[in-house]
Amino acid sequence: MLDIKFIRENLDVVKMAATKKKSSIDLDRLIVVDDSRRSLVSQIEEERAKQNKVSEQIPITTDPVEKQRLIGEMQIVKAAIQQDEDKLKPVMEEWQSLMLQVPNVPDMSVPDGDSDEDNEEFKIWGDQTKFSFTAKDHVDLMQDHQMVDFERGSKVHGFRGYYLIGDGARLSWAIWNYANDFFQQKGFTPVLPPSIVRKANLYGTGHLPNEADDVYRTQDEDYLIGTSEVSVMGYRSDEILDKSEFPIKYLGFSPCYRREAGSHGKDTRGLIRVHEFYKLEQVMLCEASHEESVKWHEWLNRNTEEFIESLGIPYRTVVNCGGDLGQGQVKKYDIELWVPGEQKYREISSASYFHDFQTRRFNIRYRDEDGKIRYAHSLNCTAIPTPRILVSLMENFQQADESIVIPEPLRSYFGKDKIEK
RNA sequence: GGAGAGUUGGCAGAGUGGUCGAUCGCGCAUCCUUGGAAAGGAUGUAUACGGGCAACCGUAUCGAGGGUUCGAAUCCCUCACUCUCCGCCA
Repeated sequence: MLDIKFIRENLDVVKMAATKKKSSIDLDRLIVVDDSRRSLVSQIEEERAKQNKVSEQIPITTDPVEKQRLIGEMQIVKAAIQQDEDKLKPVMEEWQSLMLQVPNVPDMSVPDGDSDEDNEEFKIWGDQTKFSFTAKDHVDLMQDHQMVDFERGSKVHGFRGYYLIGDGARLSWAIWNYANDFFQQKGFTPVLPPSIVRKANLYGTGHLPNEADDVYRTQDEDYLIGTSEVSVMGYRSDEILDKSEFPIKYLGFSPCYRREAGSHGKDTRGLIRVHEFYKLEQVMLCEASHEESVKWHEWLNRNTEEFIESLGIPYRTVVNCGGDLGQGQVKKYDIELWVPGEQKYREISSASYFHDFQTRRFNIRYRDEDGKIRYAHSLNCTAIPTPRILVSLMENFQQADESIVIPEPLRSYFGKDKIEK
């Protein structure tokens, strides 16, 4: 959510932002609606002022005739207020619905572009893995080692269903435990948040209203989170934080549910795209300063890069183009891991910052050094998603003898050096 | 799922139709007192929006939304949440 005052004063900037993000919002319409909102509100306020003033007179008026006259007069004012409020109601509805669609302004450094194909690579780490034998993809590898069961997965769940079994399940636990330790050493507080949440939280993060098709809804009108960012951000909603708490670092861990509406034909094989997965997520709140946001954004992304480097998986980092940014995001980096079976880098992590876009919706504030109440800034970045990480892990570390070498830092968590038949 | 009690400012807690943005206390800030501190005393201390150079003025806000009334923290309705008891349950 942007401040309407900011939108009015920087209309050109917001229009450019909408263009860059490929948003179809009609900002001129918003200004027209806001004009009528303002004039109706000030009209109602004037009438209320009159009403309040006379209402003070009524109880101290002793003359019953005069008293009755004042009451009669106020009945007319009341009717006028009622009429104006009826006019205001549809205006407010349109105003709110438009305001919820206004995108945050992307940073100057965000490149133009329509989709993830226009993201700009700015870092490559490690060499693309070469094999002296015929390499397999993760589906074959994991099935060979009885680590995954897609047939029974779709029997029970349906399309995109899967079971992780045996070493598949053990390796997942090893990754969670290692990542949990790794990121806690960076100063994060671990959080197990709710994964069923009220609608307001998805509006808070900016997943609603624009991504409604991609979230699961329950018969009680609650929603399943697609990332723990949603419920971890909601954790401190409506609070006035103490500045001394900053920067607040939470490491959320939760199941993540995504309908993947609109991508039915994509990535139908394997563990790249599933409806249900698990993710450790870095979530931060810091003071309302662009410099702080930028600093922590780089830091969050670097944390995940370091984690990937510790596993020894080749990756690249891209800066996302305008068309690939979420509504509230100012800037985003994606980390993509090398997937030999596809001869492509595939996204494993997203690091974003939002300025006060989310905190305004969540009403997360703090008192600054002057005692002024301000909205905090928020950021988040994937720590590690499973099972998607298994795709690169299995494919990059497969050996000629069909075994899979386990990266060194995972071995003590996993209990073995390699996966063999 | 059933029954009951609640939700008021940073915290605690009064207030059952007008003089209530809201008693008192704690906390916090400033000042007095002191060699300095404690104790004690005085004063001040919500947020948003609109107007004004400003002092300040207006409007709204007592869980949320609606209603009754000239006027609602207070009465009525709906919803959410918290607590207690019963039922069910991993």
